[in-house]
Amino acid sequence: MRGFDKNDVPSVTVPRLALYLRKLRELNTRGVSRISSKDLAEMIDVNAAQIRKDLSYFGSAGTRGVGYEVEDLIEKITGWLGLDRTWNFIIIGAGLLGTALARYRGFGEQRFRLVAMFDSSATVIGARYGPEESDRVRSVRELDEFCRKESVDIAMVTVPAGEAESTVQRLAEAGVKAVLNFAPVKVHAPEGVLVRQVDLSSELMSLSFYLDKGQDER
Amino acid sequence: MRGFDKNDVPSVTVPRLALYLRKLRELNTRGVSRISSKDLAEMIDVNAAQIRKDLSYFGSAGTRGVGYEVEDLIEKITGWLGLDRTWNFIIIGAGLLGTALARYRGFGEQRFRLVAMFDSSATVIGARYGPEESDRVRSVRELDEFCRKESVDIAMVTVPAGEAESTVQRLAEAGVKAVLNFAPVKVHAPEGVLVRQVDLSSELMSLSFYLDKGQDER
DNA sequence: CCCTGTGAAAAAGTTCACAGCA
DNA sequence: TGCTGTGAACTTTTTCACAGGG
Repeated sequence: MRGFDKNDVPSVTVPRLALYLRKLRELNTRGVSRISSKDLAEMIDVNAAQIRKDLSYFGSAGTRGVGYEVEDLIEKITGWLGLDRTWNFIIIGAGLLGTALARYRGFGEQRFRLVAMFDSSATVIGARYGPEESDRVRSVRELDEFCRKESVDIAMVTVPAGEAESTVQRLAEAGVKAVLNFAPVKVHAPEGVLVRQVDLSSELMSLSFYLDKGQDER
Repeated sequence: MRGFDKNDVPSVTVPRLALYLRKLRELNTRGVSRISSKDLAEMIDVNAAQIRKDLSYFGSAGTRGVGYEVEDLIEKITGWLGLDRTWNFIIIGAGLLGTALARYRGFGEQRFRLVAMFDSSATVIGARYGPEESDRVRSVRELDEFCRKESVDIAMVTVPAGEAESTVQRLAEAGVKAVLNFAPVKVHAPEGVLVRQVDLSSELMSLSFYLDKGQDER
């Protein structure tokens, strides 16, 4: 029993909680122990009522007349987002992007742990991607077996566009419940699998639209 | 004079146009010359009325009773998004992610052209990042001068979190009008500069929320 | 008096449903 | 008849504004 129902939380609130959490952690390391919604709002360029409303979906988190205790709020949001445990992830596709992600320090801090990396190409299978001797790229053929043995929560997909759909299908069959897709195609999410898109070319096209718009207005 | 005003286009429509464009290009290479909003909608998992409404902000694009001509619509959306020209971009931060982006083939197809790469660390300045002999990482000290000589439209920022804010500030002073920020901090957008966030850890935290939610429901 | 928590209003975005043209 | 283009209804999200506790 908790004071809230996750289904009542608007989908737009979730990424904002991540944003608040990051700023709160920064404030905490800077020694700030208390903050008002107004001050936090100014720092991250959102509306103060937005912050208060977002937090209110989870129940009361602050003190009237005072504000929010930074450490306490960090702990609360961490719990709400399910970040008080470790999530295991794998990377499918050991190209440049996949390798860059594999070496990215910073997932660890957030308790996201890379447990394996897969590729279909013989030229990269066996290649070392991390500090441990055992951090070697595996064949995608081992995917099913690996997922059956080890608990895999999330998969990052960095395969070429043409292989993304079948890769996600395969991951779904192996029981992976969440996918972060970096391939420049919108993949169909299989039943019960959460798919999020990280879409570079789409971002660039948006920038292009607004840049072009700016030129019109001159 | 054009049949529409870009300010009337909802901000959510723009990334969807990019999505439509991608699927239309795929259909085109597959030889499909005509498509209805209904069929396109099914393929990319959105509502058909959504597509028609999105397109309607730019005026009429199809034929009643028939549908949309694929090639014609590709050309139209390309123009609306400002993709009928080449956009020059630079990358600031020659770490793993920056280098992966620099080598990514696929920007060229979209007429985005990498014209320089910068870093502040002596250990990477001068390193080759592309096929040309002249594709070498420059010192950030050269940034201003470079931007004055060459036209730079977009900057991708792949520096550490702590340097992102000052980097964007510096880019703004150098006259860069659009920034794609990969650093895990929300940077304040200087007046007249368009900043878009590509935020991995935020995406992961969102996945965490929904994964955790799924567990509750069992 | 200050700042949270929250109903209520406003704005933005999505979907429906149908008129109207090919 | 078939499918677009679009007002209108509906849903979601944001912002306002203020009651109420510290």
